[in-house]
Amino acid sequence: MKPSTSIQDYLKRIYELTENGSPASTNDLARELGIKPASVTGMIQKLAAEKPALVEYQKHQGVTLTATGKKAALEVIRHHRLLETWLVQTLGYTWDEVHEEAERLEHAISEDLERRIAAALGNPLRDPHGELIPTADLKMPLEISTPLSALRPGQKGTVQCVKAADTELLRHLESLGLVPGARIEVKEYSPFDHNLTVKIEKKASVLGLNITNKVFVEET
Amino acid sequence: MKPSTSIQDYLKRIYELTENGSPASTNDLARELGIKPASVTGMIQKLAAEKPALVEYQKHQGVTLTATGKKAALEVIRHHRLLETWLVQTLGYTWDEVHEEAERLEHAISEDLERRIAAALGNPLRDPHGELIPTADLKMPLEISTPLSALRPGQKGTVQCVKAADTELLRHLESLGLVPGARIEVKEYSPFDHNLTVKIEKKASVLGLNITNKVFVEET
DNA sequence: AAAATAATTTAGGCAAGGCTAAATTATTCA
DNA sequence: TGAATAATTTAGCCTTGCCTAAATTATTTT
Repeated sequence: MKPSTSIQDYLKRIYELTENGSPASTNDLARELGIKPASVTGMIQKLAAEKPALVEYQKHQGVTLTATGKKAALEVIRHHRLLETWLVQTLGYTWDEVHEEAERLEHAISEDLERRIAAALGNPLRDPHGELIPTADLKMPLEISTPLSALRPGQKGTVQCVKAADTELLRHLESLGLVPGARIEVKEYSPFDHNLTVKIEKKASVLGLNITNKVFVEET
Repeated sequence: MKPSTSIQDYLKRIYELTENGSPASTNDLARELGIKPASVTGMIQKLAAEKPALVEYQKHQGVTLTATGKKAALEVIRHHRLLETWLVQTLGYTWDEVHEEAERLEHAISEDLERRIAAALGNPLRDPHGELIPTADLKMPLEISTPLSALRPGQKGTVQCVKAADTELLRHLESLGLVPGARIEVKEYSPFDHNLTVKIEKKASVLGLNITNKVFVEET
């Protein structure tokens, strides 16, 4: 049966927090979900007890998704990213406005509507932030880009993806020209604070780690 | 604060059931909502106790909406009808397919999305079934059409609205050509069973009350 | 008008999904 | 290593919104 809205949110956050390969901690999950850690413990115990289990969980060891849980998470993420794309392309939303709206709609759309949206958009590969959209058969495509923070002077590339949900930050990035498709070149690197001086299209900016680790680039 | 999804559903159904001027009964409401009468009693007691109250309620006397409750109901109905229109016009849904989808989405869209959809559609007056869409300031426009069942031989008109949600029935009506915009003329009336023989565009059909009281016509 | 039936309400319960406070387990630091 | 701190879990409670069973009130029938 289809997981509740609440469970869908848990699974989506766990997916995101475990993308780096390590289990998600109770605390991190609570912070992401905006609820208390004690509540998280209760829920993940429930999710681990379902049959089939949606998560793998050992006390004090954090939580990861099972194959079943991962499928459910990718379903939600697919909904979210298709919706963001749709709202931007058909209703003139900007990339900093769509997040909340998609956050609610992702739980309400049917598989039929999902298919229709995907078809109307021509089965897009990425959403307005450049994030990859899971395919209809719920596989996450391989990300080929690397964090901007990994580039060094002389390296050039094209921005593929901006992993941020915060409205303020997105507006700032846009004002810098740091949007998917932008051509960039790293000019200087400061080993002291890891700041990069980057030429974006025409003008140069100094960017801190808080930005360069959220912007993903395909080197050229 | 914004009413819960559940409460929004109650208010919408109460609005519909009280359109005829009389209060909604516990039983009817339970049937419309697909829950047990006892549950309805509990909820309407709660809604009547809110401040400000959303419904007017006296034991055993049925329930009606207060001004506050009516506004909330019209908000939901506006969402529903705008969504139906949008899904039909932009994603190729047919009028018999949109109901369920809109039923879930109506609770999830923001006021901002509502405005954008309305604007994109050019602030439509009616939805795909011809039902009037409450205005942005939450007034229900005056319905100028009358039930087809009230017409008698010789009278002609244009179908304005089809008040039905059932997929089967909608498909049947479409196959008869009984859709908003259709020109009709009443040829015969049977006082015995209230059947009408109606010429729809070119061909004539005999229609029972179960149909003629759901189709609304503007006489010409 | 009494009896039968139908509608409604009350009472008590349950599952979901939060919360706080207290207990426990890990981790870090001196 | 032992103490302090941080993370996690347990226990118990709350609200929402539904349920069933039993009691009550209305309505209809005879």
